[in-house]
Amino acid sequence: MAKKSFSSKAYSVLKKVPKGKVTTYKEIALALKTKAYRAVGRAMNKNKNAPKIPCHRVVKSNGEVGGYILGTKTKENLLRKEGIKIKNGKVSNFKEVLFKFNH
DNA sequence: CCCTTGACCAAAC
DNA sequence: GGTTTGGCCAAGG
Repeated sequence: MAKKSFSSKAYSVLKKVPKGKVTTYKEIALALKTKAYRAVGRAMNKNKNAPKIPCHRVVKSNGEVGGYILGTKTKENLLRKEGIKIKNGKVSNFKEVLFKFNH
């Protein structure tokens, strides 16, 4: 499958994140060898591939849940079901569930 | 091609 | 520790 655009690459990397783990927009950008933190999030919002891509496993670098096309509330709910603790809109065990790629 | 916007980030105040 | 500022990259108008 040939990659088409930046967004497609971002999705591919995101799909590598195992269940019960989360990653950050920054980690994805770094995995793509770029610093387009913003472009990663923008791709999600524009393409709204929520049912196709586990974009609910992507949080901000400071541990906040961030945003979600279907609503942050939905995002938190999904994360909790995967064993991730959410507290006051932030991931409690952020570092413990944070998945890093092979940079 | 120029300008704006965005589910961001890190440093500075 | 919350807010402001500048920077970063990509896509749309």
